[in-house]
Amino acid sequence: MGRGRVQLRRIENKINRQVTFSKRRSGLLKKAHEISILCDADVALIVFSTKGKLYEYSTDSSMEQLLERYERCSNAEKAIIEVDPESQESWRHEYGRLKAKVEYLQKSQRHLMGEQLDSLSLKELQQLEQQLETALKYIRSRKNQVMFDSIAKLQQQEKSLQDQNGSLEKELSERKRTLQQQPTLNVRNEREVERESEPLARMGSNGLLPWMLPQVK
Amino acid sequence: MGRGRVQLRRIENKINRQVTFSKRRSGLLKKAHEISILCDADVALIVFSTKGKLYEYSTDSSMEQLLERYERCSNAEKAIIEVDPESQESWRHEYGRLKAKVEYLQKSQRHLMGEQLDSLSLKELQQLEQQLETALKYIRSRKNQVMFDSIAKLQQQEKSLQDQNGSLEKELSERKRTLQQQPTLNVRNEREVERESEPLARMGSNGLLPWMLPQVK
DNA sequence: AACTATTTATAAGA
DNA sequence: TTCTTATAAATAGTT
Repeated sequence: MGRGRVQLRRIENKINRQVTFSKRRSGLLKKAHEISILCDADVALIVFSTKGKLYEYSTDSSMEQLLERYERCSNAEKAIIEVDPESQESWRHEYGRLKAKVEYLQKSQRHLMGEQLDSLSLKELQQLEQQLETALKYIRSRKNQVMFDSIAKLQQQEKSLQDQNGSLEKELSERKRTLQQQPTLNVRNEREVERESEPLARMGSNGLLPWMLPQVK
Repeated sequence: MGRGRVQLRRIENKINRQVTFSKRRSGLLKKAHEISILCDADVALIVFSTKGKLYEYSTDSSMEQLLERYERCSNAEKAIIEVDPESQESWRHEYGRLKAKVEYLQKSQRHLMGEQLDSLSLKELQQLEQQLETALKYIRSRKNQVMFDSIAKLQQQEKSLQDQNGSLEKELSERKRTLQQQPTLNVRNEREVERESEPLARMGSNGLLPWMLPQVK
């Protein structure tokens, strides 16, 4: 990535090596951060320059936690040795780290809620604003979807009820016609029919039962 | 680096996140190796995927040595963890409490950043939106204040520099007149004056420094 | 897993 | 060191 192709071998010129180190170091840290955010991964990166200067990156600034996790994952021997562990010392250590994490999270949460902004630079404020705008976009989008889903579901219910209503009405008029054709037949039959259709009368003219309607206070 | 610009935020789509992780992980490991060779640096890189799978790189595959070196370099903090000896039970309890707190904070932070909204109800989404709008209001207000302060300060500086410039010009023309009267006198004085007024010339005519302006590509 | 259109990173130059 | 620029690399979205 640059004007010339690059051979994978130690850069002999000292100045050049130093400059390249500086550039690539920041690139590497940036990429470590990016994969950590984008892919929700935990990353620990440690770099020592030739002269021994230390540069580091770690997700959520919890380097110690990550290194310990690494130890646990990488060699089974250590895990076995740690069968005895959880000495009080170890717990205190863990505790201190967790506490630091809580503080970090609380601080960044405050910022996200627009509090304690005094310590932020203009650039940081700008980034924060950008982040919240993006978050709002997602939240509104999700909100809309929830509402649309809700509406669609209700409409479906309405349609199903209307259908049901239609078939009931049809059945009802069917029976009425039958009654008109045999007017002197047993009267009790008529009463029975009326009784049977009673529940229908209680239903609103729109085909909805009372509990289906919005409760208005 | 790709067909679309990418926002620095967690990739919501699981498949996508997985694929991106795989691609970026190999890129990151490659770059760690490159800087290690090219610049003769010692690098340790540890990556845990969301699911907890471990990937690592280290110069000369001497991860343990590097981590030890890191511990030696970075622990000035460790001495501070000397507190009162409560019972181990008590520590365990405290620890659990803190851990729960961390989880809660992480979850609510995700929501504030517009992530993992699936679990929220319509009402909760509404509240969240409201909260972020309020936060944005505060942030923008603070941002404006910072910018105004900065501008005011710069205008003051500009004025002071202009005054200085004015008196220098006055002195200059004074000397020129003197030179005309004695034409063979030393020329260096004029150059010195020019050098002193250079900083003013670098500032934009609007009183703003380059980094204050929007970055346009 | 391969393919590109694009975006990024960065080597060299100023 | 920093900025700019030409070019190599990385990679997001697609197939």
